[in-house]
Amino acid sequence: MIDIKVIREEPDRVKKACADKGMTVDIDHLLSIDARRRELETEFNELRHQQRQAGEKIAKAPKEEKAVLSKEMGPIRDRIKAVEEERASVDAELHELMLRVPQVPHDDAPVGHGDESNVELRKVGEPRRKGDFGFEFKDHLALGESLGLFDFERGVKLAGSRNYVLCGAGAMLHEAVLRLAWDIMLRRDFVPLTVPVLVNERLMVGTGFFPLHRDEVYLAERDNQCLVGTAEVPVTGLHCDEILSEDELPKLYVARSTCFRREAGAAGRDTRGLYRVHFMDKLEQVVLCKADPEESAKWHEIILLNSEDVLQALELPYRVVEVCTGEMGQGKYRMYDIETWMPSRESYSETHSASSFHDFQARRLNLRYRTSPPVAAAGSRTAGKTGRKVKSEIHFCHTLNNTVIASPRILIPLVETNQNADGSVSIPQALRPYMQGMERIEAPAS
RNA sequence: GGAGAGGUGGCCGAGCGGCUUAAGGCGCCGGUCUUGAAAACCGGUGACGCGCAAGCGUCCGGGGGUUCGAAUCCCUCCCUCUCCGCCA
Repeated sequence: MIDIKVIREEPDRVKKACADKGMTVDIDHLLSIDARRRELETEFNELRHQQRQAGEKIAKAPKEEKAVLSKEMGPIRDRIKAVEEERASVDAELHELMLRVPQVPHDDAPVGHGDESNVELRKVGEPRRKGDFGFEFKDHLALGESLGLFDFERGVKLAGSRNYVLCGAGAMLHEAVLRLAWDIMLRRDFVPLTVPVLVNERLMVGTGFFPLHRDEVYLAERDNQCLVGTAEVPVTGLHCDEILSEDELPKLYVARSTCFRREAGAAGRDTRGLYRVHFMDKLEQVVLCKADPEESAKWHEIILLNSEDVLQALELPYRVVEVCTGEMGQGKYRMYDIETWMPSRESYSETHSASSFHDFQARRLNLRYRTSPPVAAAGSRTAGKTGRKVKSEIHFCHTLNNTVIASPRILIPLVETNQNADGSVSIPQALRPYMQGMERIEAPAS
């Protein structure tokens, strides 16, 4: 949600944002609904005022007059009812439209509608192509087969396509990357959380996934709840409907969750392997900070670097791209992806996504903070007397998030990059403590 | 799952159809007094909407109803607590 005042005052800017993000919202219609809503609001206020004054009069009037006066209020009552009804429907329509209006992106965000418009910011590490290995390259499916790391057939038997079972060293590796990432984030003073993964629909609207991406989410309709596709949902929503105090910001959180994705729009795409699956485990970092563009930009950089540190610890080559307006999604102000080199795909492929929303999510979640009034100069006893009254203000927070690690997708580059001529897979140093000291994964003796 | 009790401002808590523009207390802020502080006393202290403003209105868990008028009565949903049952 954006501030409706921005739409009233700068409709063209909002229309441009719609065009740049490839979205269609009838801004002019929205504005006419908004105007009607304000008319009704004013009429309602006046009518209620009359009614309350009349009520006071009736209460004080002698008994015999009460009936007469009461009767006179009939038409007012009826009119209020009519206005209330129209207001309710106008409110609902306006709200529906507002939920579809995009955040206006940062001026420097690249404008465009496809991956090719994304801008590469930096590359770290040396990518290895299939031919660079000096022996016959195996993709993660082949390695998984020979080393017994993954069981796709049984995954499908249990739960249909895009499901899998991680086995033995495969399951250990999955757990190891998550635990390594967890420890890295704890060292950066992010507060660890465990959160519900089956949440109220309200949170999906609040974080911006609904109504536009409802298809991509598993619904538990009997209970009006949904399975989250990321811990971003419960963590960003943690303080919804609260007014935090400025001095407790920023809130830095990290949470692991299983993430459920229907992949409705991706039928037939990436159907083999661990790349696009219906469930995964992901460690997500979330920042709630004050509504200062410089402050949130700073945190955006920090959460990006946190994730790069994890990839560097894993010794995986990656690049960072700034995502263009057409790819960034409705609520985002600015977005960076980290793409990790995947030898079998012969490309950098998305493994992380760092987003800044400004107050888009906070408005929907009713997530606010109160500014702390400036402290009076030390020793000035009369400061309160002479100084004018400084009022604290209430603002919507800025929210940001980034993947710390998502597995099993990250296992693709991990096993492919570290394979050896003998078919074994070496385990990067940083993971060994989480792998019972194991240095390499070898085919089970059978 | 069964039975009962509740959900009121930052917190506690009164109110159970119209002097409530929500009592009272705690907390917080400002002031008086004081070298400073504490105590005491005085004053202030919510959110949201409309309006240039004065101001007006909305909000007593959510929604609906009764009424000239609802925190207060009725219906319904949600949540919390207590006891019982079940259970990792």
